[in-house]
Amino acid sequence: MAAESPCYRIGQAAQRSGVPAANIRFYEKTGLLSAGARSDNSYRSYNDRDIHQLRFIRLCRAMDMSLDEVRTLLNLDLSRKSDCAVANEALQAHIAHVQERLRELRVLQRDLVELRDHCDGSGPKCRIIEALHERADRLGRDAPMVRGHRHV
Amino acid sequence: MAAESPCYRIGQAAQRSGVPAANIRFYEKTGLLSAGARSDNSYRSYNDRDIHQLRFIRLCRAMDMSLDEVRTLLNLDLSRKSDCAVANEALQAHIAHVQERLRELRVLQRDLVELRDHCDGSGPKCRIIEALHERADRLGRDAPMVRGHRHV
DNA sequence: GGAAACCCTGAACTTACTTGAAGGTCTAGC
DNA sequence: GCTAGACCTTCAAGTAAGTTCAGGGTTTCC
Repeated sequence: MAAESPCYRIGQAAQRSGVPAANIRFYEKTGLLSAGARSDNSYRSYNDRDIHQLRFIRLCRAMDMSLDEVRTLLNLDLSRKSDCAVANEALQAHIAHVQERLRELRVLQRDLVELRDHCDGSGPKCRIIEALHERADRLGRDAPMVRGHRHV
Repeated sequence: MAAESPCYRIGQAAQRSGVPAANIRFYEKTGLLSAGARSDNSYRSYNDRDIHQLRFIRLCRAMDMSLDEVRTLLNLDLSRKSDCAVANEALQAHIAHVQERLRELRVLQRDLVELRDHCDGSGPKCRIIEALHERADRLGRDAPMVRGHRHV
């Protein structure tokens, strides 16, 4: 006797998965989630598989993957060797990306803390802003602006 | 005899500041940079002060500040105590933000590496994806989706 | 005098949502 | 039976911080 999977409305699905209702609709619209069943009143209806998939997406997002990466993972066939290789590569690329970002942030943190310790509020001018301006000047011949820097 | 500040066209300003020309126009449009002089042919014209300001913006962006934060800093008066306090607070908040993000990424990295070491490509199923799905299941009652997570 | 390299504007596209407006449905209480 | 409130629906627009494109004008160099 296989237990029937219960049905949830979008609000309940949101609660169970931890993914806000608006995001669930958004994921459906962008094809990350298949547009599934509806009940008579045209409310969306979700089952436990859907909840699982939502959690999966949430997990991947928490791991800083793009929706495109998640889409790729969701379309993989677990039992195919080639797909396993794809997963491996995706993961490896993602790790590299995270590690690069970690490196950047560590340098950044060091700089910021050093900057903070510059100013004790005593001098006639704000040493923090002064230091920033000095740094801007020293920036002269460095590598150009990095793309893909988003405010996180 | 004060040396005349030379004039640069947008491309040269881009080179000297490290900020792409398209971004310079964008900063002007959004009021981060004042819409300055134009030469006869209606080309934008920049001087050394502008280059400095562009470098300043670039530095702040590299430090992961939002354009709003940068705008705040640019509008500060170095010689006013109250403005110095503002800078201090902004910096402190920013450091906290970076440290929080560092913490998250460290956990993330640990998880990803652990995940990677899961799969040697030998089994009948991809253990990576399997592990992800297992994790999604364990996600059950955790804190909900974090907002403000951007792919960096 | 013509091609390449530069500049202009305005608008559309991007990611991953978030918010809002305008309305339909369902449940509880009176 | 009626109404208030909490749900749900759709579509549209807004967000950050750009990036890219189309369609044109300028300048420079050979």
